[in-house]
Formats: sequence, C-alpha cells, structure tokens
Amino acid sequence: MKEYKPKEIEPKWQKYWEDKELYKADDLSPKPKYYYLIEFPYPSAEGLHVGHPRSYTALDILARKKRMQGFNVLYPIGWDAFGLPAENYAIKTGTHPRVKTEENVQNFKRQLKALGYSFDWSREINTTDPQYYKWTQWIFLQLFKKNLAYKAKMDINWCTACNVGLANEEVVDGKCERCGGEVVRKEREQWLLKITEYADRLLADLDKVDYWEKIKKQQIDWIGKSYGAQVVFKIKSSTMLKGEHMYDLSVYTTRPDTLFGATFMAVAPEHELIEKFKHQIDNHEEVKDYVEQAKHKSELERTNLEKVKTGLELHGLKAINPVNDEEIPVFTADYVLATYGTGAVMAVPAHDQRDYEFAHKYNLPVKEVIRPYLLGALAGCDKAIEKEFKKLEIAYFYHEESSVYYIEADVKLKQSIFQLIKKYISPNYYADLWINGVIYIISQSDIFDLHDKKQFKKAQELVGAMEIPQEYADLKKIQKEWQDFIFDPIWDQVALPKAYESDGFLVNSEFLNGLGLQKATDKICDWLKKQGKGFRTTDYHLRDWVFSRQRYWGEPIPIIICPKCGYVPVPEDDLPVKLPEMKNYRTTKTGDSPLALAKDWLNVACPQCGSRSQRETDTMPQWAGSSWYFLRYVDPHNDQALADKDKLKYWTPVDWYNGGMEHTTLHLLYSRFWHKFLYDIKVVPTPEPYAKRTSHGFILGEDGEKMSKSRGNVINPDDVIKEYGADTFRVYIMFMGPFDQATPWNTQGVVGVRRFIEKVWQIGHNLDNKKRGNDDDLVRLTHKTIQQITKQTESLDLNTCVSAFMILINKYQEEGCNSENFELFLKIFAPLAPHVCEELWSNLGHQDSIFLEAWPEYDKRLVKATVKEIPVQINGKVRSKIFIAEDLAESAVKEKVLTDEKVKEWLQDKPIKQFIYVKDKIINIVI
RNA sequence: GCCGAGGUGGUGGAAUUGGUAGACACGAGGGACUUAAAAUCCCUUGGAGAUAAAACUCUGUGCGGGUUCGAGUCCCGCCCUCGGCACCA
Repeated sequence: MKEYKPKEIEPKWQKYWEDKELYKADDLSPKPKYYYLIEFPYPSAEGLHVGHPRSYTALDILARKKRMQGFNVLYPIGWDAFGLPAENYAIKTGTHPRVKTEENVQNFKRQLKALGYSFDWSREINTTDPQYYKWTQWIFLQLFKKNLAYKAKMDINWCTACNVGLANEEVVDGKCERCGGEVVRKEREQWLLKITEYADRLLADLDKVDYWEKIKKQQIDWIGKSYGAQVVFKIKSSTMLKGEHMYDLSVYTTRPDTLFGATFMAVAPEHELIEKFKHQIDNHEEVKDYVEQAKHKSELERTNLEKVKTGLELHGLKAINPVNDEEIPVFTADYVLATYGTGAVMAVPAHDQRDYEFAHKYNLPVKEVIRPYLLGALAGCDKAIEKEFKKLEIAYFYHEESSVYYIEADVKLKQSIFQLIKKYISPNYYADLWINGVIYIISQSDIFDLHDKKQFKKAQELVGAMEIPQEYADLKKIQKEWQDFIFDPIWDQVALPKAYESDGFLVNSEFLNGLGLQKATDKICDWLKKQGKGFRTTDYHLRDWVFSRQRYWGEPIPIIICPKCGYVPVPEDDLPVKLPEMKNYRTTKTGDSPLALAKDWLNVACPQCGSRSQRETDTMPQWAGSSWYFLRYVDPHNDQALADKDKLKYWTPVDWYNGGMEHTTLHLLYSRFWHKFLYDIKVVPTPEPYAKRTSHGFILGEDGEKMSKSRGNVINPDDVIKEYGADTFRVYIMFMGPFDQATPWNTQGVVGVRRFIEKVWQIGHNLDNKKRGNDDDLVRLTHKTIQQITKQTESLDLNTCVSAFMILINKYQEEGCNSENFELFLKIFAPLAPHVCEELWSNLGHQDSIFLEAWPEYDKRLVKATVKEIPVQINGKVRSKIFIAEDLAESAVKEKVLTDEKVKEWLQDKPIKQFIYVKDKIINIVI
C-alpha cells in the first residue's frame, strides 16, 4: 500500500481540475443555476488568515455538492484591493501601491489554490483594475444624476494620525478603526450618498430575504427607525416687541404624550438658534465660550460614558409650550446631538433619564405626567424594605397614620416586588398589595390573587374571612376605586428616584388625563395637527454615507469642479478616470488628497463650458468597490455595461452569501442600498442582491484570544498545509466547532483529523468485496450517513457532519468494507476532502473525476430501523432497555415491558399509576 | 445602560428541539508491538459510593424556584463570560 502523501496528490489533482476546467460556470446554461458568494478578500501583505478558509471551505463544500446535484454553480473569487495598508506601505517605501498589491494577490492566489477551492478563476476580478472601477465610477455618476450624491460642508470625523476623514462607521470607541489614532471633529466639504432616502425600503425588504435572524436584527437596529412627532415651540425674547413674529423651534420627540411634562428646552451647541438670537441672549459671551468648547471636544470625550451632562441657560429667551402656553427656560447642552432629529429637544425630566439628570444638576422642576400601571398600597411590612425599594429604584411614600407604603413601579418589576415582600414579611403575617386594581395577599410562602376564586378561598382559610371581605373579589368595583387612587394627591409627595420611561396613565395633563400611552399619543397628535403646532413623523439612526476619502489608493470621484457650472460629471465616455502616477502618496498638509498635487491630471477643461476647471481630488472609500462586485462576476469582461442584462437575469440574485458578522451593518447595508438604486434605474433585475445571508464565527488563537501578530498566536495556513495537507486543514476547520461561533484553534485537533484521513486512506486500499448484502448494518449506516450529510450540510452543521463521517469510518474499520459502500462514502466525503477522495476514486479504476458523479440518494427503507432499542423509565429514571419491533401496538408493548426482569424487580407489586409510551422514543411507568 | 450570543467532563464540543446527558475528537492513564522511542492497535476515562469481579446505587448540564410522567432544552428570578451599540430625545 502506498503511503498517504498529501504533498504529492494535492497539487496533482489541483492541476487536473484546472486543466479540465471543472469549475467553470456556464453562462445561460439550461441547468438550474446556483450562485454562492463569499466576501472577496483584501489581499494583505500578511497573506491568508485562517479565518478566510472557514467561510471559503464551507461554501466550497456546498458548491461542490450542488454541482453533483445537477446545478450550474457559480462560485467566484476576486480582490477587494483598494485600501490603506498598501497605501501606507507606499508612503513608507515609495513603491506604487499597485506593485505591492499585485504581489499580495499572487501570494493569496497561491494559497487559495493550495486549498483546492472550486472557484471559477476565469471570472477573477480586482477592484483596482481600471476596467473594474470604471463601473464603480459609472454607478457614482448615476447616483449623482439622481441627486443621491451631494457635497456638503459638515463636521466629519477626522483621524489626527492618518490625516483622513472617516465615516461614523470607521470610528470605534472614539478612535480610528484602522490606526487607533485620536478622532476629532473637523469641518470639511464632503461627498455624501443619500442612503437615508432608502432607509424605509432597506428596512421593509428584509421581509423578502432569508437572512439569519440575528443579521436582520442588526440591520434593523442600525437603521433605527423611530416613530414620533415634530412639535413647534415658539421662542420669545425679553427684548421682543409686541406683535413681532416669534421664532419657531421644532423638536422631534418619540413621546408626544409627555408634552405637558416639558419643563425646559435644550438645543445642540451647533443649533442656529444661538447665532440668530445672539443679540437677545443676555449671556451671549458665556454661551459662545460653551459652544466653542463643545466643538473642540474630541469624539472620545463626547462619547465618554462617565461624563456628567453640562449645559448653559440662554438668558433672555423663553420657549412656549404649545399645549398650555407655559413659558419654560431654554438651554444649550452638548448631550443634544445636532445630527439627530432637529438638533433640539423638549426636556421631560420625569420621563427621560437624560433630562432627569440634567434637571437634577441645574435644579429644574420635575413634573410627573405618567403614573405607572403597577402601583399600590402595601400594608404591614417592615421598614427594612425601604432600602430594597431604593435599590430597585421604586418610588414610594410611607403614610404614618395608616402604616401603609404607597409604591409605584414599572410592570417589569412585579416579580421582583413579590420576591421582595416574601423575603421581608414575618412568618405569621400577611401583606396585601394592590396592582392594577387586583389585590394580592402575600405570605412568606404563597401569593394569592384574590380575583381567582380558588385562590380567594385559600387565602380566606389562611388569613380569615374577617381580614378578607367578599368585596375584595369584585374586580370591577376594586378597579374603579383604584383608578381614583391614581389621582390621589398623596402621589405628589413621592420623589421619583429616576425617570419613568414606560407605559402608564396620564396625569397632570388636562385633556389627556386618564389615558394610556398609546391613546394619549393619538389624541395629542390629532390635537397638534388641528392646531398647526406639530405632526406625526418618523426618524432614523441611519445617517447619510460619508463617501469622500482624502487618499490616493481609491477610485477617483469622477467629478469636475467648474468655477461657472459647479459640480460637473465626467462624461461617461471618458471613464474611467484613472489614478495618476505619483511619487508622493501622503495627504497634503491642508488635509487634501494627494491627488491635489498631480497638476497635469488635476487641471481640465469643463466638459460643459470649457472653462479652466479642476478635478475632484477626493477618492472613494473601500466600501465602494465591494458594493457591487457580485454583479461583475456575472460578466467580468464586459466593456459596454457593468454586466450583460441577460446574464444578470440568469445569475442574480446571489443565492447564498456568507461572510463575517462584522460586515452586517456596513458592507451589507451599503451594497443593498446600491443594488436597490441600480434596480430603480433598471440596471439589475432584482430589488435585493442576496437571497440568503449567513455568517461564520471567528477563529481564535490557541490561547483562546483573538489572533494577532502582537500576541504571537497567529496560525499560518501555509504551515498547516505543509505539515498536514489541505484536506486535513479543510476537514479540521469544519470540525473544530459550530460554524457561527468563535472557536479556538487547536493543533492537537488537527492531528486527530489527519489520523482520521489516514484511516480513510487505509480502508480505501484494503476493501473487502466478499462482504455483501443489503441488510448489512454497514449498508444501513452508509445510507443513514448520506441522509444526514445531505441535510446537515445545508444547515451548516458541518462539525456534526465530520463526526458522522468518523463514526462511519470507524465502523468500516471494525467490520471491513466493500467497494460499493466505500464509493458511496467517497462521493459524500469528496466535497470536504476533495483531493484524497479523488485519488481513492481513481485508484478504484474510475477514469473521470468523482465530481462528475451524481450526489447519491439514500434508500428510505434502509434508513428506517425495524427493531428499536427503547429505554424504560420508572418514575422518570431509566431502569431497563427493551427491543421493540416497529409498529407494535401499545398494549403489546406494555405486555412486553411488564415481563422484563429488571422492570419486574423495580415494580415489585406496586400499582401502576400511569403508563406512558412515546413511539420510538421512551416508556415511562409511574408508580 | 441597551441589544445579541453563550455558560454541559481536564479540553473543543454532541444531544433528533420536552424523551437514555456527555456522540465525535483531543488530552490523560494502563496495556500490546519494539533493544528503545515514534507511529500504530486495544482497554479505561463526569463525580461519588459499592463489589473479589461484574451487574449495581446515588449524584450531575452557571445559581435559586416552578411547570411536567419526564427539563441541558419550557416559564419566573438571579449570577457570570464574550461580541456589538452607546447621550438617537
């Protein structure tokens, strides 16, 4: 027998596959199509990370299987090659980023090929190829023409280390995502894309796609749609003349129902109000200082958790509450964001925690307008309970005369309050608590709901009929009494320990009094509309996408800035706007892109009027090229369009897209946005780019920590392939743990998988064809395994698939195996370990590749067992096991069980209370 | 603080979604082969107890309650770990 030498067989088969063009996808084939997509890598200088193969291997397995099932499969690869590392390297060494990138691509290619992936290499693309980015620029121009790309002066996140503007998404913990440098706010002209215009559709269309729920959830949260109202407060200044038109200050609120509780206004330091009223604000100098300070705070300081809220009153100004004409003070405070809503808020300290904190600090009134549904009087408890109320932040008031605690809390706290009372009550005493009008009697061990007849009776038995009169059971009567109780002035004495932000009854709100949150919201919105003082509206967390980078190594934005015509698009015939050759790749001192120094490239005539003009020097972010790459795979060499319409119609949408969880909010959202836009302008045939999206977990270092150079726990795929072979690597990476969870690397585990493959090799060379017969356990297990693998590969339960293969091989080893079974095994194992299976397949005398075989069907009869071993429990504990033939009637089963020796022993002569037989599962006898 | 995932042997992890907890693999211990080692093969391996040996008994899925004939799985209350977001009115 030959020794198993992956180093010899793997390159051999890789070459064979390539020569035979086995994985080339046919355009417009009559076969059903399937499009698998993995996130194309950034070709970094470090080479392939072990994280890449986790995703690539999983989809490679699925792609190989799908081809065997008769599908025309597209499984492409390319390079997301623009990006900072190549540029930083260029700055350091003077080498053009293209040179280094090309070198890295070659290295990646070598590594990926060594893993035997079934990519269709004829469709390889590269985002830095002018023939590719021509179309990235083309898409930008279409966006520009539809007014979805615009330039605006705005505060951007500016990394002080990279000297570059960053998108919100690239700022992590107030620091630059890439270099960790400090981020400050800086005003600059930036290109933005109006992704917010698509927010609603990006949200709604999640219903149309099959993404993992957690992925959908993240997108929903990121878009962050909220429902509320815009309300107009009039601003009045002390110097104002009678009859002079008052300024309208609009605020956005999600809680218009709390309008009567507004006790002050707060505007962002950037708000126009401050500039407009600079002559009316008495303390304008002081205010100016505050605004200036806020501006210079870094992103880190602004987002600092511990920060105490600061603000300053604008003296001389008052806002008028539209519902009751009450005059309230106006503040500026940097906890109000200029970029959300209208940049101004109505502050309701009683029902918003931030406003509560601010009011506390500046001694502003807290006016309660919502009473929780859960509140009540509690008699007969120890004073120790007060401490616990404070801990749970429950508002309470102790009434000396009646020795009753009046408490007020969120419904969520109901259970906690029960526990609390049970804990503090003395053994022979009973407390009564009123919640939502229902009375509960609470003892140390029990809680009785008096509305429940049975419980009422029990409570009466324990406490006595004197203590619990019959009328306590009359829910309607008690609830009416309780409603009045809510408006009892006693509550005005309760100091709120924090803002109450949930549902409840409106109080102190004139015409809203007594309503619940929803009804009050409806009523106040109608009222505002009628009065012309506000309207219902929605808002989003999602912001427009900052699309400018002041960098060299990116797609130039194809715009010409003409002194007469403004922003003029480069004519489509002139695309691509190629990056000019340069010697210096550093951002200029003024913060402009290095392209500003390429004089020959920079100066052009305006395409509209011919005036001397300049090109836009900003480049696009890395997200641009990756927002549409999956469309280019469909038709990668087309120079007339980004892809041919018929081909798009045939191949798209992507059927299954797998990638990192870290890309769900940025890349996934951006590319959905572009795709929807392309759909609107009739370039692509589907409204959604990806039918299905899954994610893989991280691979951690052997120490359980994230792999990083500095920790020295990085595993290099090259070393693993060299030592154990690509098949071992592939199988191990699937075996190591659940696909979607983070799992540490374990070299010992790799050794185990290698041993397993050696076993396969050995069996493949020692087949015993004397073993025959359909009823044979081996045949059964083989078919069961086919069933399991067919199903579980689709759900990405790949670790249990590997374990199923191991069980099968152990059985083969134990019992000997014939070639019929072994060939079936090879076919289903081939997608995981393609090289070794191909080799063994050809050893068995087959001329053609195993991947041209059809995926085996399992025999339904063989999968079903005719006799089953079933556990017998007595009082829930397993005491015996018996064999039962299929379809045996329950009475026969019972008879059989009762004659079992062990069962008899346990039963003795005790009477059987219950006999439970769950078919094919279990028997339980209760005695 | 909010959202998400998770907590099962010495380790990575299984468990048909309420039905024999610990599959499969690693590690460890013992044995066979060998002059020896490596490789390979065989046995043992959650914990405790019992026995000459086996059958056997108890206990056990982060903690405390509950529902159920039966709970790793469902409900209520807590604790811890990891990931994401973070003044979004």
